[in-house]
Amino acid sequence: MSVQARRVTSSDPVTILEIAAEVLTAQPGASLADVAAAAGVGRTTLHNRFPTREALLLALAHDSLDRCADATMNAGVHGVDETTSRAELQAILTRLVHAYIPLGPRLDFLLQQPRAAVDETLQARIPELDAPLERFIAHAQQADLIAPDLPPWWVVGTLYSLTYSAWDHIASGNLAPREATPLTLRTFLKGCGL
Amino acid sequence: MSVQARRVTSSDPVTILEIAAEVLTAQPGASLADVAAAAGVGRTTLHNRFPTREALLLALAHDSLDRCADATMNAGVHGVDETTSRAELQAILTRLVHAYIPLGPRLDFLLQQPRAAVDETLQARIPELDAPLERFIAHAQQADLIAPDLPPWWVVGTLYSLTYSAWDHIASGNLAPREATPLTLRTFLKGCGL
DNA sequence: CCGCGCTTGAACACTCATGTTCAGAACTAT
DNA sequence: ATAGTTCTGAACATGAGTGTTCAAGCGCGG
Repeated sequence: MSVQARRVTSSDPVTILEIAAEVLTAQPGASLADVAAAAGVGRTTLHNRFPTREALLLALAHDSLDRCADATMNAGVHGVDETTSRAELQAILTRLVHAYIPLGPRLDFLLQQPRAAVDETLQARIPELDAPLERFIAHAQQADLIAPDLPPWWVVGTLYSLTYSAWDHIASGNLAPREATPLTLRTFLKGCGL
Repeated sequence: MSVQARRVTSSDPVTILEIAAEVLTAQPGASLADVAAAAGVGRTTLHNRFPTREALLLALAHDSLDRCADATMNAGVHGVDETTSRAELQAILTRLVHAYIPLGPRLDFLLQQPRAAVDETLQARIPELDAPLERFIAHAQQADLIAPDLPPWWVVGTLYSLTYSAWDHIASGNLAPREATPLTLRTFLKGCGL
């Protein structure tokens, strides 16, 4: 479902983006030489793949958005309507949280991006990512899974922030990955539930 | 209660830090010239106040931590013990959330700081900031205000992330400042309550 | 075997942030 | 008014990151 479908080489762009995400998230001011070194690639090669620094940041942002969109899609958020059962809605929510927690570094990167410098195509994708989630929340409210008086954007924001918090605790060694999803889900469902 | 007590001039360091926080949070890579311009101050003056960029970042981090410590202190977190009533605990929590929400940019700044580059004195202050909160949460658990099976660090993390989320919604224009505290409190208390 | 593509390290010029110095302006207190 | 302090703009040297070019190395298929 990813936008980019390039052929795979020994050090393919996807891997480079993966590592670039880690490096640039940990240290937003890292030089391209640092990124190339971390990816085990020559600086020239990095420039061949991504002509400018901004191109790399842009590709990284789009890739991060792709992953979020994939996670949303795979959880089954798009398949809900008025007839979807409460149990099914909760199952989707579980898959959603489970898929989003590992995306912590990517969410971190997206949040760190200065909004002014972000280009239009990127700016336009953020609402596209939130909209299906808010629709899903609206359905969950109709099914009495989520408190109906809460604004959907607040519920989605709560979901994001709790998920990010869970990833942060995992990264700092406090939280075992296996316990992250149930803990996050419990806090979210009680916090935004009836 | 702040560590620093300098004399006040027309463009005192506190104001500079205030504006530097905004600028550097919005754009972490902003140049010192940008900061100086935003503060309405010559670049030379900025260099007189903070000899190096790192000195500015360090002062900013310490100032941010000061504000957080002040907010915690003023909310009355330190005065609790086993005899504190549930109502009083909840009142403290309310003051805490209310005081922390405006600190959003500062929390953002502290989180963006690459952990490796942070010096020791700064590193040591973070646990000093969390410890009283966790103690407070432990008391709230004994008073049946917070679910006793949740780890205090998770509860504190939830409090932080919801507060940050509230500030984010205010900044993006979704949420009216007056409604931020009750909304955050409600979500938190239900999420981490019994 | 040979050519083709990709990678790589080195070298280069260029830009920009940084830190420093200095002399003049503005402001304050005596 | 005057001396002392601070602020300010300008200029400069320095260093680091960036983008470019090029020649050499390597793998792979024809």
